Amino acid sequence: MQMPAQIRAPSFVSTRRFFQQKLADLHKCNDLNQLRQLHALIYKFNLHKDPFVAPKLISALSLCRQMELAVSVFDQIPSPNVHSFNTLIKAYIRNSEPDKALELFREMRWSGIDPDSYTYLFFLKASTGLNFVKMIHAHVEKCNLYSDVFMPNSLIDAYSKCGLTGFIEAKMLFDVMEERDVVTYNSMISGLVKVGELTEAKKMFDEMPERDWVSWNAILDGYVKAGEMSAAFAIFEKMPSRNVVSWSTVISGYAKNGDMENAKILFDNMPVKNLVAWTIMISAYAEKGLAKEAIKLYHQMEDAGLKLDDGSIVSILSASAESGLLRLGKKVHQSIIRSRYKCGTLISNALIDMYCKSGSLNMAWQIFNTIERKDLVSWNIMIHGLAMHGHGQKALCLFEKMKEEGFAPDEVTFVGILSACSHSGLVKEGLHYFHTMVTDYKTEPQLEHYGCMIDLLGRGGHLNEAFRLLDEMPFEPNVVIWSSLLGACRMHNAVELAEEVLDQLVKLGPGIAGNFSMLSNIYAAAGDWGSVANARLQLRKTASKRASGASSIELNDELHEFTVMDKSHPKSDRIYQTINGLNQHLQRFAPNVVIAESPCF
DNA sequence: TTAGGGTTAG
Repeated sequence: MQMPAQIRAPSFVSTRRFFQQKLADLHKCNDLNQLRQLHALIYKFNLHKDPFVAPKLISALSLCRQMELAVSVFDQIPSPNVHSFNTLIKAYIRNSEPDKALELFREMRWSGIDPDSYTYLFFLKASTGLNFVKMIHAHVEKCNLYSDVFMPNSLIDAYSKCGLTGFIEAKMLFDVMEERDVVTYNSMISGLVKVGELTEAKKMFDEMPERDWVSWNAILDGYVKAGEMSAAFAIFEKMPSRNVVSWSTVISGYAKNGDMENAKILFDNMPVKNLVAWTIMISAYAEKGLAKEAIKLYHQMEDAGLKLDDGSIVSILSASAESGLLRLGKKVHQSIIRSRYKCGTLISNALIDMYCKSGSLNMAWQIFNTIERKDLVSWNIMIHGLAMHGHGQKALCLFEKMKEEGFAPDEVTFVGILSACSHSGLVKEGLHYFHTMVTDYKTEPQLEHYGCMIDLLGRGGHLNEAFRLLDEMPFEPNVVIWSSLLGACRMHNAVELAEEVLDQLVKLGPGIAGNFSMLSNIYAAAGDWGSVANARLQLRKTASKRASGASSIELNDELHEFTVMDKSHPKSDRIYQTINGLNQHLQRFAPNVVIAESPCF
């Protein structure tokens, strides 16, 4: 049936008006379904080549993580200008692909287009290293791109994220600025907070001419980061008004200080909860190994209709990895698959790390093999994962493959390689790699590398060489290194050396229950029962004074936790029986390996 | 009368 003309006309006008309105706000559109409709209309009216519409469309597509479509829109712009290039550069940076942004930057230069202040502002937002910021700063100076306060503000922010040396540069810029605004002061306050200069930050906060929410939140964060929760809460109460960031800052402060009760009370009472707020709470529960609470909150977040983003995924996954909460990690992974969220390298790396640390090496390996663009971090995580689970040879193979694919190892890679050798008893190989890291890769060994080598030599029974390296290294040995030596003494029944090592450990701080337990076993193996009794007495004193480290494993939705001297688990007798059985079995086939200390108590 | 920008919490 045909509609009367007078009815059809207003409908057409309102559709056009609606479309025009949508085009004006196109770059802010983050709803994929709505964007799909607009995308179709834009192509229908051939507007995708319009120099004003195309960048907006690219921006919206990048917000909805449709980078392939964004690139295809860019490719159809007849002769892209600096603004079009900037929009795609920003899109890449927003989607955690700074390498592609740099490639595009080079392409822009080859096309004869000069970057403008916007180009550098986008790169400053993504930059992490001091040298990179200095390079941009030099370009900005050379081309005199200081048209307004945005550029120096951006430089101050980027510099102050590069540690103390960077902050000194930021301060120099601040001092010579003729015109400062509230953002300049805010950037300086957050910079001071980052380098731990809370007193100076507070001074600047008190001196600044005007304050908005950001200033209050930045100084609030300063007190939270310093662990001064009562001062932080006093500021929180004193603020003229609070937004979701203020609430989240205080909540994360309580959570980090172990006060989950107050964190939860505030979380329940905050007027508006956004993705970050939920992420803070879920990650905090996960970090503390409180699986049930973390998962319950995760479901509530999903029910509230919130969708994960890169930040929340990485945060929850790394918290799950820390405590080995496989079930929560898997839930996040399933959500990613279900929502067809495009997994970048960052997320894939976080997933691999979570699966490695939760013991699902196969899943980690599967994801590792499907990453489109592996970076050094991906290789490092996988090498560490293999090393951690005793697959020393496989870790070394992967290291060789990584080099074949053109990646240069860094100091983190070598920690993985050396620990792979030490966990698999590959003494010769370990010595070889320790040597080549200096000669071939010009990487100066750090305390961690010496630690791996001392552990490797000690486990392998080369106790004298281990002690020699300990004397020669240019660092003071820490608790980890002394503890690994104590373990080596235990393995090779070196009673006198063990006593020396324990003396050093006691000097370093409050006794660690595990070490006395190990010493008592060394005495027991040597048949010195008087000393066994003494060591056990020390152990009881230590264990009652101080919470010792715990191991945990999640089985059938339940978290089981174990500490030294712990017999609280309902199946404790069976567990220790199994450990003893395994140790006896191992002593026949591999006399140098001990799974865990047998219970003496 | 049409574009893109800087600061705070995960």
